[in-house]
This record gives sequence, C-alpha cells and structure tokens, in this order.
Amino acid sequence: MTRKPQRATLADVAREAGVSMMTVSRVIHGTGRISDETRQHVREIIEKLEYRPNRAARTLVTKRTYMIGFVAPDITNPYFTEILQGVEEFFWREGYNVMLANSNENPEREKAILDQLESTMVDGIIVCSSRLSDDELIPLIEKHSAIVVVNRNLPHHLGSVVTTLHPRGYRAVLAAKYLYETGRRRIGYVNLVRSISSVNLDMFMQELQALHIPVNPSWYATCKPTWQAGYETGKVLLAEHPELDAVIAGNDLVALGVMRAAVEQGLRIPQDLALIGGDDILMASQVTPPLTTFRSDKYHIGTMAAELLLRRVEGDLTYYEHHYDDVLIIREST
Amino acid sequence: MTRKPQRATLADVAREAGVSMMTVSRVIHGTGRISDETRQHVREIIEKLEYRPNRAARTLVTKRTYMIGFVAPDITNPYFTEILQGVEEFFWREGYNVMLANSNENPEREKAILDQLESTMVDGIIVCSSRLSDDELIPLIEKHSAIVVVNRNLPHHLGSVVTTLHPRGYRAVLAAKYLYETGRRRIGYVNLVRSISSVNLDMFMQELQALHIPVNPSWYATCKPTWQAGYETGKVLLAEHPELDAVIAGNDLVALGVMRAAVEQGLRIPQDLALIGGDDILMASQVTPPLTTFRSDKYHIGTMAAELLLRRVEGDLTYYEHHYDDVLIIREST
DNA sequence: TTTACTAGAGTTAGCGCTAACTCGACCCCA
DNA sequence: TGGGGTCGAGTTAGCGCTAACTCTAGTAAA
Repeated sequence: MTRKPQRATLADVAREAGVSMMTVSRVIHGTGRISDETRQHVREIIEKLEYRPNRAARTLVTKRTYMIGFVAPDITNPYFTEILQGVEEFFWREGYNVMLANSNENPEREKAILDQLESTMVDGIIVCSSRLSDDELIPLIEKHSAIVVVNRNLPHHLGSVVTTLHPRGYRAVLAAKYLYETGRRRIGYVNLVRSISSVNLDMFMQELQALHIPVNPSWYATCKPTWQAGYETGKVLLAEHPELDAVIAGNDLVALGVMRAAVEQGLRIPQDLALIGGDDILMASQVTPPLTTFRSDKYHIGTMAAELLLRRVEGDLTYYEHHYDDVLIIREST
Repeated sequence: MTRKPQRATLADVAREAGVSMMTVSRVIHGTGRISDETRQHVREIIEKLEYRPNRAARTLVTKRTYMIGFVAPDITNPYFTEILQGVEEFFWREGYNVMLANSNENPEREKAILDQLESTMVDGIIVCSSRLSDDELIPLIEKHSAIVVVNRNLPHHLGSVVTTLHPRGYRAVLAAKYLYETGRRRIGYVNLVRSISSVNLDMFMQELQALHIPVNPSWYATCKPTWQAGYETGKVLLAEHPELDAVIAGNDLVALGVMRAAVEQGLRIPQDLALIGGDDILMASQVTPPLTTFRSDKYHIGTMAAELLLRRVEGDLTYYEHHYDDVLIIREST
C-alpha cells in the first residue's frame, strides 16, 4: 500500500478553529449563515492546515462524483481527440473531471466499459460514435441516468444527442453526387465498419440509382476507421478495381490511407483518382494534394455534448438534440 | 439533482442471502474462508440484485481510488494522444481508470491541475512534458506519493522518470550536425516554449560552435508546440531570414507548420530549405515531402510510464528511470 | 478428557463528510 | 410583555463499505 500523506480532515479544521464541523462545511460551500468573523477565521485555519475535502466522503453522502465518463472508439484519432478537448475544457470550467475510456475499436471492450461504468463512478457519460448496434448499446445505457451520445440516435427518454445535420449515411450520397457532377463515373466507397449494416449500404445504392449514378456492390468495402486499415483496404480495392476513378471514405484517416495506397500504385490524385474524406482533421489539409472532406467543428461538438450532458446531470432530463453542420470542403483531391 | 437508479447495497445482498455483510464482501474479494455453498449462493444473489460495489464507500475506507491522473499539455497533439493510449490500455488491464487533465499549453492551468489533483481523487499521476520550470513543478508534486514524469528529470525521491536516451536538448544538436554534414550552413531552430531557458539555447550554440557550425542567435525562435504556432513563427522567421537553408523544430507539429509557411513563401523543400521535426507523428510521414524526424515509440512510452507508476502506487517507492530511443529517421525533407 | 486448532462465519467500529433538524440569543412589533 | 422572526451556529444520524477482532462448532492431537 502506498504511503499517503496524512491529510487534515474536516474534524481537524473544526477542532483547530474551535467551531463545529458543519460550520467549516458551510464556509467551504458558501452556504448557510456564517458571520464574517467566523468565516475569516475558518478560512485561515483551512489555509494553515492545507485542508482539502475528501472526495470519496463527499460522494458517499451526496451521490455526486463530479466525474464524467468519455467513451470513444479510438483516442488516437484526431476527430475524437478534438471532441474530447471540447468536453474536457467545458467540464473543467464547471468543476467536473473527465474519465477516459477508450474502446480501441473493439466492440467487446466498449460493452465492458459501458457495463462497468457505474453510477458510483461517474455522474454522466458521453458516448462517441459507438461501434455497437442499437440492440447492444441500448440495454447498456438504460441504467445510466445521464447520457449523451454523439453521432447516433437514441430513444428520446434515454439521453440527448449530437449528430450531423445530414441524416446518417446521407453524407456519402452527397459526396457521390458531387463526384458525379465533376465527371466521375466509377465511384468506390470505403465505409466504416459499424455502418456495415446493410441498411446503410442499401440506402446508399438506392440513392445513387435514383440519381442515375452507376452502382456496383463490389466497389464498396468496409474497414476499421484507422489510417492503417484504410491503407490496406485501399490497396486491395484499387488493385482489384483499377476502373475506379473516385473513392469516398468514411473518415479522413481512412481516406488518407487510401490516398497513400493509391500513390503507391502510381495513381495520380486527382487526375486518376478523386478522393473524399469525412471529418476534416488537420492532416487532411496538409497532405498533397489536400483532401476534399466534410467540415466538422469537433471542438464545438465536444462542448455541445458536454453542455447537454451537464443539463441531464443537473436533473433536467429533457431530450435535446444538437445538429452540427458538415459542409463539403472542396480541396484538390477532387 | 439527478434521479439515480436505486442500486442494491452490500446490506441488501447480505439480507437477501441471509448472511452477514462481511461474508458478501469476502465473496466479492475472494478473501477469507467461505464454503463453496455459501459463495455460490451469495454470487447468485449478487447477480439477481445486479449489485455493484459503491466505489466511494470503498475508497473512503481503503484510501484507494483506482483512478490515475494523466496530465498533458495538449491532448490534441498526436504525440500525447498515443502516450495516453498506452497509459490507458495498461491501466485498464490492471483495473484502474484514467482521469484526464489537459493544461492546454497553459502553465497556470497546469499548476491549478496539479494543485487540485488530490490524493483523494487519484492514486497516482503521470505528468507529460510539463511546461513548468523545476521551481514551479517540484513543490506541486511533492505532496503526491505516486508520480511519474515523462520528458523531464526529477529528484529521485519524488518519482520515477521516462525520458529520451539523448540528454535533453541534445537532439537539436544531433539534427544540426546531420544538416551540416548534408551541406546546410545557415540552420534555424524553432524551439518549444518551455525550453526557452537560455541554458538550453546556450548549450545548443556552444555545441554548434564546437562543431564549427555557424551560429546566429537571430536564427533561433521559440513558439508554442502547436501547428498553428509553428506556421506563424515559420512565416516570420523565414521572411526575416531568407538566408536560412534549414530549420530544426522542437516537434513535428511545429515543423509541419513551418513547412506550410515555407511552401507559401515559394520555397522548395528540401532544395531551398531542409526541415527536421521531433517525434514522428503519423502526419509527418504522410505530407509531401515526408518529414525527417526523430522516431519515438509513443505507445511504449505510455505503457512504460504506466508500469513505473503502478509500482509506486503499489508501494514500491524505488526510483526507476526508463529511457526510450529516438533515432533520426531520414526522409525527404532533408 | 482436555487442549488446541481450524473452518466458517458474525460483530464492532469507524472512514470523512453533509442533510436536516435543533437551539439560544437578539430584535421588532402589537 | 409575550409572540414570532432572524441570525449564527451546534447536534444527530447516517452514506456503503472494510479492517480487525470475536465467536462457535467440529476435529485432531496429547
């Protein structure tokens, strides 16, 4: 066991100041009626003894931990990192701390996290881009009172929601439409693994057909949302389908992986292959050629999610939804 | 206040199972002597009531939170993100959670974090690349029993340490030497803000002089370790000193910012300007031209720091230090 | 038969804090 | 002169858990 420095307790402060514990507690919280004189005196003793409240004791009686859980599939992905930054910043100002749980793109791990994150550990949870199906996710979050999910819809009584302005999956259709308009005819699509739900792909294909854009199921692949996975999927897809003249990717990291694969196969971008990504991370604008992608203000997504969560934590269980705009930013990869 | 789902307590389980609370506690911890029959029965009741231990109550008596604090200057910087990933992964396996504190490159904020991070909140702390001076940092961490710092040295009794193999600041000298050998003669240096300590820069200049590499104080600038700051510092530095034929940056993000500034000023890399970064983030290898930089296995730094911290948390207060190798990876920016 | 141990529990006493109630002194107004 | 309000505290009773000690019946050794 660790040697813990012997900290002063409320009782120590009370004794030293010659008042009751409640008086000290009231001074700390600024509640109740305390004379200026007493308040001043207690403050001096607190200072002198370097008293700090014991979080666990406080939590035990108030049932509040002032800790927020942030669950994301990959904290190495700049997209989530910037959201996290927004969340952390917001909650820091509000006196909450953020506990991080990284599922590492592993659905089982995500389940374990959600299962173990007890109400005695956190006051609320933000779940980003869950890789679980609704059937898996919903039972796991039902027991939590304060939940906000990002990039996912939820039955309204379970928690608030932050999503894109465009209905899910529709972004890829927009991208395809733009590519078609700029003359591309054989458009590949590397989808992120969770969206493998055929519903999504079916929708995508139907929409394309409605727009008279050529459709071919073998042009569509799925992969994990990492650069490495994008690179490997890109290599295979481009080798097997040299006819492709454009690829849409589920996010920037994957798009950039595909870009690397394309370059290695001697393809010129955008002449031979156009590329569209998904969330406008810094790297997207700095590669050559810069990547066309959908803008998303990730920091703002984070602060919005945090704000909606705070409302729930503070007892306002109204359902709120916030939609962030994601316009297509056209750069030189298309 | 939030509606918290009414959770079963130890007492509920004990009553329902017809045993004492201690028996239930023993079953949970696998300690003490319990008959197989009782154990089985208690487990069933736990399952049935969906009992989960109350963390705060446990912490209050054991003084252990099973929470680790991770303090970094910028969680948006992939360098720290990957370290964090290593830390989180390691501690997750060990049954600890990680609390995140982002100082946002703001020394005052870092101080506030370290001051508020009480032993009643975390069992130990990892401090990455602190932007504080030793004089500021040391008093703040003295009160914590379990500390590991990354990229900083520490009096041995205060905590363990993970640093580069090369003495601090020496990396820039290595980079300069390499640049000189490849024919560069007017070498700029964009240092990170904390290292502004003139000691560091003096050392750098002395070493260069010893190697007969031209030295000029006005070629050296400092900036915050972000892409944006690197970009802006680069713009100014390159405009004022068109004679520069190489720039060394404190980290990759800054180097890439300088690269962008150089490209905008019409400089060709590496023909007109050679560039060296600092920590080999993914983006460094994906820009054109790929950036020469120092390799660092960030995930491994994270797991090593976590391992050293766990030892301290578990009561082994021996001083350990781990040095990670950082070799120069030569790419096309030089 | 007594002693002595062991397996398998139970009992007691807090950890440090706060919610909710209580209490005395003082003042104001009818 | 007594009823009621306010100020500035204090008292009581836990929150849910675990460390450390106690207790009892059964068994083995002397």
